[in-house]
Amino acid sequence: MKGIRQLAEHLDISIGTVSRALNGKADVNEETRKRVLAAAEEFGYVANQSGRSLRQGTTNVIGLMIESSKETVENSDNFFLGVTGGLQSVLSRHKLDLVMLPCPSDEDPYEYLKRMVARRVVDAMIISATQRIDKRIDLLIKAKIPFVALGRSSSGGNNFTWIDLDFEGVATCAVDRLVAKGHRRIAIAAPSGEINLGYVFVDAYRKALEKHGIKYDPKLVIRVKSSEQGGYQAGEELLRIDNRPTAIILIYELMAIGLYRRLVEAGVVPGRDLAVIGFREEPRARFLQPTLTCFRMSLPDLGAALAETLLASMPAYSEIYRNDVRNRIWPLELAPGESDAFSIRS
Amino acid sequence: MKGIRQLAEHLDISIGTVSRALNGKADVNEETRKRVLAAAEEFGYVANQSGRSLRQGTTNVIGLMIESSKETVENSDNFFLGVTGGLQSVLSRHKLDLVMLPCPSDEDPYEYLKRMVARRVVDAMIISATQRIDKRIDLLIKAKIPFVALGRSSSGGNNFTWIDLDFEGVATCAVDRLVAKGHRRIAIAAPSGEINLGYVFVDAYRKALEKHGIKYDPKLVIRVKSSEQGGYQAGEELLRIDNRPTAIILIYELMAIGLYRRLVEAGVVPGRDLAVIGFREEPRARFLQPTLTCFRMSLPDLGAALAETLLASMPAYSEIYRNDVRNRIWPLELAPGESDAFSIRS
DNA sequence: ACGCCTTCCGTAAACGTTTACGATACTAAG
DNA sequence: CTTAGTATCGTAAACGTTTACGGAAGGCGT
Repeated sequence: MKGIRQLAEHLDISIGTVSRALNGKADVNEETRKRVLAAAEEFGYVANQSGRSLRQGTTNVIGLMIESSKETVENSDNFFLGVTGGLQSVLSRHKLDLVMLPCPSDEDPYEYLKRMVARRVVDAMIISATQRIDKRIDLLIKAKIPFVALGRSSSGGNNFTWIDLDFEGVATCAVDRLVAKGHRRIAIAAPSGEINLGYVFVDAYRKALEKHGIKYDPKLVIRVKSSEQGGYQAGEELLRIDNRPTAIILIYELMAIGLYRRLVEAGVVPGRDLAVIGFREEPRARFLQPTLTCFRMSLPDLGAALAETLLASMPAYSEIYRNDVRNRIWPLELAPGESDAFSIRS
Repeated sequence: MKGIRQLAEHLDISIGTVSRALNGKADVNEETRKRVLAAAEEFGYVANQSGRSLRQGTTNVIGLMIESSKETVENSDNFFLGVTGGLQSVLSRHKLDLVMLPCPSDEDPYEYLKRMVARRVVDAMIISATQRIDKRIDLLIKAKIPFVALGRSSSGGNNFTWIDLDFEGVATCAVDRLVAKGHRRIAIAAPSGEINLGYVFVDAYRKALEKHGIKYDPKLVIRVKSSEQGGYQAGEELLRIDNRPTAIILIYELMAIGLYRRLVEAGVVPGRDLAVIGFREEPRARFLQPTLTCFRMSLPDLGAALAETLLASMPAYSEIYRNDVRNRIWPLELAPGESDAFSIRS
C-alpha cells in the first residue's frame, strides 16, 4: 500500500474523506468511517509521517536528549531507560512517540541540539544534565520549541520549565539524620561548584549544618568527580583531614565503591569508623557491604512528571495539563542501610 | 528564517539554485555557492526534514530499537549507550542521525516496530534482543527496510544481516581454561533454551566439554534468569548438586552478585572453593571480591561494526561498504580475575 | 413552493523540499 | 557564420498529507 490515494481509489471515495475518516473528524458518515478503517487495517496503511508533518507543521514526536560521552556511559546507570517508561505511558495517551537523541561525545551539545531543532524532527524536547549556564535553554526559547529541563539553570531568565531533584531536602535530611546520631564533623563529597549540582547541594548542606549550630568548615567539602575514581580520591582526602570526620555524604552513590576501597586499604571500616550516606541510588553500589544508606526515587514516576510538565507547556495540550505546576522539586525517599547505623558516643 | 524560499528571495536567486548550492550539486557557480552558504549560515537556515523526506523518500535517520521494559532496565547496564558512540562515529560520516527507539514495556515489540516502520520515520533499523523466532525480522524483510540484527535468529530464512557475540568462542575458552586448571565438574548457569542465547551457549559448552573427553551432564546446567536473583538461585541449586562442581560459568556477569551472596551464606568462598567465570562484563559486578574473571568487548567497536554492516545493506551506501561480510561473530576478550585463579589438585 | 439547516463528501490548495528539464549565454570548433 | 558543447540557472512538477471551502442532497418548518 503506497498512500492514502490508493486507499481512496480502492474504496472509491475521495482522498479527503478518507483522511477525515482516519483522523476521527466529525463530518463523515459512521458507516463510511468503518469501511475506511477496515480497509486501512486490511492493507496495513499508516499515514506517512513526512507528508503529515509537512502539512501540519507537527511531527508528534518528542525528543529526549541524552549524552553519550564516554564519561556518561561509564559513570551513569540506565537512568534514562528507567525514565522513558514513565514518559511513554503519558505520551502514548496522546499518540506521541518518544525518541532518544544521544548527543555524540565529539559534538557540542549545543550544536547537536541546534541541528535537531532546525530539522524540525521533534515537536518538543526534554533536555537533561543542564549546566548552570546552558546555551541550549536560550536556543530552545528563541526557537519557540516547547521543552522541559531536567535540572535547574540560571540561563533562560527563569522563563522556562524544569524539574529538579530535591537536593535541599536530601542534604537536610542527611545532615539531620547524622546529627541525630551524634555526628558533628560531617564531610561531603561533591563535584565542582561550577556545575549546578555541586553548587546547590553544598549550599543546602551548609544551611543544614548551621541549623544545628554546627560551623560550616570548607575543609570538609571534598571536590571530586562523580565517579568511582572520584570516590577513591575522596577517601584519600578524607583520611588526610586533621581530626577526621565521623561521617561523609556522597553526592553520587557510585562514589561509594571507590570510597570503600580506599577506606579498607587504610583499615578504616565503613559503617563502623565512618558513617556513609549516598545520594541517588545507583545499581552498581547496591551490593556493597555494609549496605548503603541512600536516597532513591521512582524513575518511571519522574518520567511521567516530566511528560506532564512538558505537555502543559505545549499549546496543543496545555488546556488538559494546565493545572500542573511549572517547576517541580522532585522528592527522594530515604532508603536506610547499615552504612550509617552506628551512633557517636558524646 | 522560514524556509528555502525566503533564503532564495533574499539572495535574489531561484529556489532551485539555492537547493543545489546547499546540497553540493555540480552545476552551480562556485561563487554563487559561497553566497548561499554564507547566507544560510547567517540566518541559521537548516532544511526542514519533513519536506526533504517527503520529496526524497528518505529521512537520513537510523533507528536503534531497544527495550525499555522494567526487567531490561533492572538487569542491563548502559550497554546501548555504549554502543551508540561507535554507531554515530560511522553514521555521522554520511550525515546520518541516530535515534534510539525505546519500545514501551506494555507494547508488543512487533507492533511497535510496525508502527515505526509504517510511519517511515527511519531509513533503516538496528534491532536488538532478537528471539529465536522473531516476527520483527520477517516484517522488516517484507517492508524492504534495511536492517541489521544484534543477535542471530532462525526467522527470516537466513536472509538478513546480523552480528552476534561469539558465544561458542567464549564457552570454549572458558571450558578450556577451567579444564587446564584441573576442573572436571563444571556447571553452567544460563537462561531457558527458548531464547537464543540460552540455546547456543549451552550447546557450545557441551561441545567444549566433549572435546576434553568430559561427559556432558545435564544436571550441571542450571536454568535461571540472567539477573541477580537468577544468580542467587543458581547458587542455591549448585549447592544441592551431589558431588558439587568445582567451577561454574555464568552467562551474565550480573548473576555473580547473587551467586556470591548465596555462596557466602553457605560458607563457600568464591575463588577458593568454587571457580567462577562470567560472561559479558557488567559494571555492577566489577566490584565484587574476589574479582571476576570474565569476557569483555569494546562497545564502541561493536557499534561501529553494526553501523558498517547496516550501511552495506543500504542501497545508497552499499558500494562503499560492500566488502564487509554480512554476518559477523563478534569476538570477546578474556579479562582474567581472581575468581578462577586456583587449581584443582588431581 | 420556498428558504434554511444539517449531513456528508469532493475539490484543490498548501506545507518545504528536490530534481528533471529546458533556457540562456558564452565558448570553441568547424 | 554555423553548430555543438559547456556552464549556470530558472521553472515547475512531484512527494503524501490535511483542511478550508463549497456543493449536493435531504429534511423540515412556514
